[in-house]
Amino acid sequence: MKTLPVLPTICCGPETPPLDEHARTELAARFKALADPTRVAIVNRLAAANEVCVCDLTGAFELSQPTISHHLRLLREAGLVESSRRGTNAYYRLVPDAIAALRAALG
Amino acid sequence: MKTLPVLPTICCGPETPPLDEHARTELAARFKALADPTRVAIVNRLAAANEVCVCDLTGAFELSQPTISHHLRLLREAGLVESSRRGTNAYYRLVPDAIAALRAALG
DNA sequence: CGTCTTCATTGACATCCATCAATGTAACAC
DNA sequence: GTGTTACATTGATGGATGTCAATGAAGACG
Repeated sequence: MKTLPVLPTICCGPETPPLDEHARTELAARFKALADPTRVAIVNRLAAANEVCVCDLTGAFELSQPTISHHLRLLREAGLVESSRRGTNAYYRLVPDAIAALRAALG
Repeated sequence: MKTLPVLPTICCGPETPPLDEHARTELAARFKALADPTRVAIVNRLAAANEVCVCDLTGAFELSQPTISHHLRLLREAGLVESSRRGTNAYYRLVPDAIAALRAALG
């Protein structure tokens, strides 16, 4: 996976062209996935147990089930989590590389 | 500065109370500051040179001067950057601790 | 078959956000 | 003083976002 560093940059001076369009958009999209308190908390839960059933999440937050599902979708589309179904349940887990890539981008 | 870790969590199981309300909100607010391509690029520029004049930024992006000023304000309010004026110019620089705190929250 | 249960999707609504044009402010130059 | 330059702020607008109620889809269990 590409790293897209923010801190160690191409470098310097008023003449430097701004960060590649695609790189900015990519990074911003991933940060946007974490730009909501509920999604931060969901990622937190997923980090605590390496697999969490949606039913546990809907129980843990005072939000409707569709809202939780909506946030999970955003996290999934951002590539930060992945899911699999077993029976009628859906289980979500973090994508460690995606988190690591974000951390790398911050330095 | 408090660290607000996301990955190394309070820990575990469906019984675990969700992340402290204040902690989620705080973290989400900071990630939101990076949830826009222009702001990612601005932070990138600031990381490349440890002080950048606003005039250089307005020149580097194809956006109006008020829009750049708006983004700088958001970054400033999030505590990610700080500014000082010398003469008629304003110079912005990163707040390294704030960036480090975000990185820490990701692991 | 039918009925739950679990999750996803849709539709609607209120709020927030990125953007720009216009205006304001403050410092320099003359 | 006048004028100019560099940023900030305001106001307006189109688009995105978080939320829920209602509905849909797919398994499990009789």
